[in-house]
Parts: sequence; structure tokens; C-alpha cells
Amino acid sequence: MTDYTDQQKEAIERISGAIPFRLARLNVVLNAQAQATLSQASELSLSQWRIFFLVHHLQPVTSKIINNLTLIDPAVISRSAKSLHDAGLIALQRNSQDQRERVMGLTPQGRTLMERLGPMMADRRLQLDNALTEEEHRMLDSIIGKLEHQAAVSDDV
Amino acid sequence: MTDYTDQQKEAIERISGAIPFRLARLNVVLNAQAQATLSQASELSLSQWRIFFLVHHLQPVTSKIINNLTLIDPAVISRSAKSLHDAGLIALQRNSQDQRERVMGLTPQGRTLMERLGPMMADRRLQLDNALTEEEHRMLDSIIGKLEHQAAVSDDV
DNA sequence: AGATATTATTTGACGGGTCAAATGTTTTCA
DNA sequence: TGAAAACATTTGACCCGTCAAATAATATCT
Repeated sequence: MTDYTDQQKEAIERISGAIPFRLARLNVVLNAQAQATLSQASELSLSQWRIFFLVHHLQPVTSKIINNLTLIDPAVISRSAKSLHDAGLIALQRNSQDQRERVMGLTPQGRTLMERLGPMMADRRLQLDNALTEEEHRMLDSIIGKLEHQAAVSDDV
Repeated sequence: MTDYTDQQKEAIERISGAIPFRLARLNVVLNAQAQATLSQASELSLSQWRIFFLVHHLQPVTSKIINNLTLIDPAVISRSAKSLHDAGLIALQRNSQDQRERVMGLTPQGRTLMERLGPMMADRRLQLDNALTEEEHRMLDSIIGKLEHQAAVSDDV
């Protein structure tokens, strides 16, 4: 194990207390785990999976709705959708009411894949859920809400 | 505003409850805000800033220590260090005890920049801190710890 | 109606991240 | 000691995300 000077130990305390720092690291770990689970059973990248998952739950759905909900960059959504479409997993069609929109939904192939992948990924989320108590869940919800709000508000200045 | 079907509203409830989903979005918002603050006062990218910040607090410090602490990819650390070095902000030298290691520290120029940037970024973190109560802080700490542990443990399987 | 603004999406160019292999150094242990 | 393993870091190739501009459609306003 690496050992630290006393000064470094103090600094580590301070740094580890910083919210953006801790969240960034948590995200690295969560993404790595999701990727690992995912690659055991498919060829999908993490962001492809995210789009695929969202289309599954929200279909019929547009790029805009997904962007509103997740803040995933429209360019990423567009490219993931294209590759998922090329792989035969999702269907893309223009909305006849508003031809600017592309409406997405799962193909039969997509549904088959989701039947295989969905439970695996749901299981992983369940394990995370189970690591927290009911109270912690409620707290986390409100904490994330507050932080998001604070960050978004100060963005507008 | 986009409006949703009842089915979608239900799905949004379910999706929004998922921890990885919420954390990913929170991270997007926090990173965007950090970037915005940063670009007001410097040319540094967010990951350059992170390395710069860590070197400032932990100096003299090696790439390994930063990687252990943050899980930032060694390749990213190496490249950020190189560019910060090229910009005259950090010094790089080999550890005479162990020539594999590169020891990093701020240059006088780096310290000057930190004096300007540090307070701005600290202020931003303080605003986030202030959005939470003492209790929420303690909770968040333990929640992040548990989630990280859960994710890391199941990785080893 | 018709010009102008706004919206949803796509595309291109570029920078940055990721993963695996390479490099140079130190440890381990037969 | 000296061959093999482990280690810290760097490099290269590739992929993915980001930002700005382009495209195409609809809304707005006079």
C-alpha cells in the first residue's frame, strides 16, 4: 500500500470531503461496474445501453424527451440511436404530426435483447438499492435534488 | 414544455428512482457548472483543473497516489500533467529513491494561478455545501461510502 | 400569407478519454 | 546474483463526447 505523509493525510481528508470529488469517483466506480455487467452479455457500450433502456421504458419516445430527462447530449442520443438502429434493435420513424421529430421504439429483436439484458441490469440496480436503508433512500433523493437545483440555479447567473 | 403520456409519466417515475440514473445526471450538471466557472478565469479543462488542484493539495505527489485516491485513469493523469507542465504550471521530476516515479509540485506560476482560481472554485463548492444541512452531509458521506463499496465489491466477482 | 424566429435533429471537426502494449525501473526469490 | 515478476508511467490507436454549424420543419408575428 501507498503510504502518505501527515500533510497528505490532512489534504486527503479535505479533498475527500468535497462533494464533486466524491461524486466523480462514485460515478467512475458505478460506470465501471455497469460496463462490466453489460459486456458479459452484450456488445453494447454504456451509452448505447442507456439509450436502449430509455427507449424501452418510454417508447414511443423522441430524442428531445430523452434529452430533457437525462441531459444526455443530443448528438450522443442521435449517434446511439443510429447505431442501435443499424444493429436492428430500435425502430426510427418520423412523427407524422411533426416531421422534425424522430419517434423511437424497440424492434422485436430489441425486445428479445432486452429480455436477456434487462434482468441483469435490474439486478445490479437492486443490489445498489439494497445497500441503502429506506431512510437513506429518501435522503439521497432529496440531497440529489438539492444539489442539482443549486448547480443549475447558479448556472443561470 | 414537453408533455408526456400517462405511461411515460409512470416510466419516468421508475427511471428517476434509479440511483445510477440520478447520479449520472447530477454529475452532468455539476461538471457543466464547474466548467463554466473554470472557463471564466482560465484556459484549463476540467480534468486539467482536477489534476492541478490535487497536485496543489498533495504536493509532492506522484501519479500513483492521485490514481489511488481519485481513480482517474493513469493515462489522463500523465497527459494532464504533461500539458500543465508545458504551460509552466507544475514541475515534474523523478524521485531519486525510485526512478520510476515522477514527483509533481506547483511552480511559482502555478501558485499564482491557484491563488486566483482556488477561491473561485472553493466558493462554488461552498455553495453546494450550503445547500445541504449538517445531517444531510453526514448522510451523503455514508451513502456514497456504501454505494462505492457495493459497486467495488461486486466488481471482484 | 410571408418573412423571421424557434425547434428537433443531424453532421463534422476536434479534443479528450480508454484500453492495451511498450518502456524503464525496482522487487522478489530460486 | 540474476532471471522473472511486479510496478509506475508513458505512448499509440481508437472510440466517444462536445460544441458549433447545418438542415429541415414548424411556430410566430405583422
